[in-house]
Amino acid sequence: MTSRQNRQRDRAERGIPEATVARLPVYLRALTTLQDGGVATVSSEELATAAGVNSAKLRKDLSHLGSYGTRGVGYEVEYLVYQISRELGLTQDWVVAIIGVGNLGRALAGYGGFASRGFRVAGLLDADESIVGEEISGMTVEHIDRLEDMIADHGVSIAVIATPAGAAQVVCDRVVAAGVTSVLNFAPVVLSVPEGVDVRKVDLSIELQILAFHEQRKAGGPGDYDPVADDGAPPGATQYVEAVVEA
Amino acid sequence: MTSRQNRQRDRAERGIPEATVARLPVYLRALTTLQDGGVATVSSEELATAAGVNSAKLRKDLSHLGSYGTRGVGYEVEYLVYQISRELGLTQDWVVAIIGVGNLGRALAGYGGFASRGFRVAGLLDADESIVGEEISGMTVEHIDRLEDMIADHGVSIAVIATPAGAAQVVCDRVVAAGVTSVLNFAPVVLSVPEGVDVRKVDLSIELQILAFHEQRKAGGPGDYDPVADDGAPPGATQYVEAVVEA
DNA sequence: TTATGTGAAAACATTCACAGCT
DNA sequence: AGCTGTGAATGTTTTCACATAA
Repeated sequence: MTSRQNRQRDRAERGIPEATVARLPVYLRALTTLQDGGVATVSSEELATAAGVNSAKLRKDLSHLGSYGTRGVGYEVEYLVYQISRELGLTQDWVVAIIGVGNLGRALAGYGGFASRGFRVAGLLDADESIVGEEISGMTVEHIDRLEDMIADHGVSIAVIATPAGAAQVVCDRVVAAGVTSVLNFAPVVLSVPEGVDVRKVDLSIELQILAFHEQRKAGGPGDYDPVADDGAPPGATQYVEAVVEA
Repeated sequence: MTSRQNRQRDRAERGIPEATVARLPVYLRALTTLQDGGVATVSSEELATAAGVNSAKLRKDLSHLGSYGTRGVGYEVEYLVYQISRELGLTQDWVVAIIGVGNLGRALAGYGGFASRGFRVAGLLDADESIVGEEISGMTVEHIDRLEDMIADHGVSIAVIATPAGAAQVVCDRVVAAGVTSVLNFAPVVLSVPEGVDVRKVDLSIELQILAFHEQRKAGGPGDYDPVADDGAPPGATQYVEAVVEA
């Protein structure tokens, strides 16, 4: 089965697993790298290795998009790049606003990954008057008062929040009220948003804590070199810091 | 059952689910916020709301650490903060090295979240001679040649890689060879590491692409305004951008 | 009475292993 | 002969619903 014509509807029938969606960008990056290297065709085994997954998972993931490979051969790189881009919505441009121009906001403004894959930064906004007007990566920082205007004028559909923790929810409420339904949050707070709004979170501190957990487990195993041999300190002995983390 | 004495071994018997580990830092943050607000006791319902999960999940997660609540009452905030901190390995200090002092590296160096929760930055390293010696957030940037020395001298156990994509694997190989077994990678590449080394990845571009996917689905529903209405373009018709994303 | 802790059920995700197509 | 695509099996995570304890 699976005639050429109804590939698109066969699978992808409203509903690619979330775990798969999260891996598609990784596949896409591996594919574009191969493409830059002049590779025209790739097997699931090769692509899986490049993407850091196993081949069964890769094939299952791709099968949710449709039947884009050739048995006995593999996948045509260019075709697959196009199909994944399309599935992810990267064949159209998305307009992004960056709110909060501290260290992180500046880093984001200069990040090459925005421009290069269909994400256009409409502008940078900050509440701090002393920063407003400053030129960063070819953009002039605007006052946060301009937020709603900018969203409307430029058709912003993704808001990147890089403010301090205390300002994040207020900013989030404003962008949502202005019609934005996708938010990428770098502030270390749990944002609450109405139904239908997507929030994704990038949190350095959380990643470090997860690493620490595993690191501790390794060190705790029997027989380890343990340079600064610290025992299981008694409760209360360690002055564990309570300060709330801020962006 | 579950006498006071063997709480620790009862559950947590080698093996907290990974999904739970990933949420513990979120609970911890919610708890410290409550603590700062003077709250002494919290119910699973309240804490779950603050952490952005449902209460059943929260209770199941906490049950993997032990039985730290009181039926009919809730959890003692301070006690739970300590237990989670301990489980995550935050009652000891972890030494971090940041490699790559571009925009992102600078942002990371100035990030409050490091110092405030048991993560100490041993130093900043970069290959660019013109940056070496520069003072950033109270630290002097050192040359990448010093990498192995720094890891040995300061007992670095977590490496934060914030280099361009092209340098990331080489840097990773070096830190692993020097004995580091936990890596936080900001470069947009899949790092390959030997068994026993943990890598976590933070990738802005991937997060944006996941948001774009969902945004597209929303817009794609029947009856929508669809600003740049793009049909199912034939393969090859669209000049989709191929540029590799870089940090 | 109230809210935790947890078996059991359901949903979701990964891996296996091979039929089927090129 | 080789590699995809996929049912079936296995493993993990979430949710349900209630016995249990304060």
